[in-house]
Amino acid sequence: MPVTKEQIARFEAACRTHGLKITQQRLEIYRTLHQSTSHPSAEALYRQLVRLMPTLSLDTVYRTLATFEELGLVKRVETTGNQSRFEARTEQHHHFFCDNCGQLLDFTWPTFDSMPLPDELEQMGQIREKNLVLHGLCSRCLAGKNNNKQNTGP
Amino acid sequence: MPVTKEQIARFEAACRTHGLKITQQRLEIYRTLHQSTSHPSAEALYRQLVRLMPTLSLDTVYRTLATFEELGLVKRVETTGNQSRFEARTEQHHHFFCDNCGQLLDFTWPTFDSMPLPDELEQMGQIREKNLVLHGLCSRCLAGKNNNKQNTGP
DNA sequence: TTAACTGCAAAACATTTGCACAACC
DNA sequence: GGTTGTGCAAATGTTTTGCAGTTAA
Repeated sequence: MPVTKEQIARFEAACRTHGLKITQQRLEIYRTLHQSTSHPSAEALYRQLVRLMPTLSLDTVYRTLATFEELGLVKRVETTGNQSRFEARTEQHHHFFCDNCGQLLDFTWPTFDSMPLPDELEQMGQIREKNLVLHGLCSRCLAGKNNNKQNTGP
Repeated sequence: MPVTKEQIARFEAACRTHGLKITQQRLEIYRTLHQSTSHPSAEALYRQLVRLMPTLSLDTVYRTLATFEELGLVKRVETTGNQSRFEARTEQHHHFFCDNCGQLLDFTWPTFDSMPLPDELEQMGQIREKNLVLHGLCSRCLAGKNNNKQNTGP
């Protein structure tokens, strides 16, 4: 997914609004995450980025992702693993997690998104977001092409 | 939620089937998690259990939870946090996560459970499980009673 | 110029593992 | 009695933080 001018503009606007400097590191981290469809971990993102920016450090990636998360530019994905994974996609969507290879796939389900929630939830609090996480085996693992290689991004 | 004889029997049967010994530690960890509604982390479970069993160690809790997870006696909950949280409830249900206090609440939604998934997913793989995770503010935090106390169990 | 940001190194936190003794069957 | 499990301690993996030099505004 290429990054559009609009998305870069949105990123720059978000930085300016919050008094953040637009640094090379921030720009590249945002751009790379936006182009990725693999929901990479901070580590995976770092491995990819350090090839372009050899002086980049892993803790800058962590710090930057945390900052972006606060601004709402980036989201942390719901997982059962012990490494956080991130995405920059902002349209409403859901995830399918392959229990064999660890791959995360996006899908949309507008019918579900517009369904009213059960009444039981009214008493529980105020809902802001609903995320669906499916578990199973991706088609590649079903075909036996992956030997349990855990995958948290490039 | 009290633990029924049936659940203990199920636990013992699962152990025997897999050639696992029924130790005090395993029994108490299972019993305590089953009684809990807070989806505790390994650490939180340990803090609670060590009061009853002063010689218990944290790594036994981790090892035991991992074993139980393999047997399907216990599930790891989908979260965005970096600490795993567990539950022993086996009926189909979903979670509401309070972004302020970190509390996890269960709810059921049979209408959703029985909904067919979108066709788009057929090509993606084989689905085994669907978990819904809602985010928002619980009623207690809405009422301003919690000052951002992060809560991962007793 | 100046406040914010980065990289480094070290710390903090979460989880896993090797080993010797203890507990279950 | 023999195997499996536990506790201890140390290792590993992930994320955070203090600080001093660097960079964007």
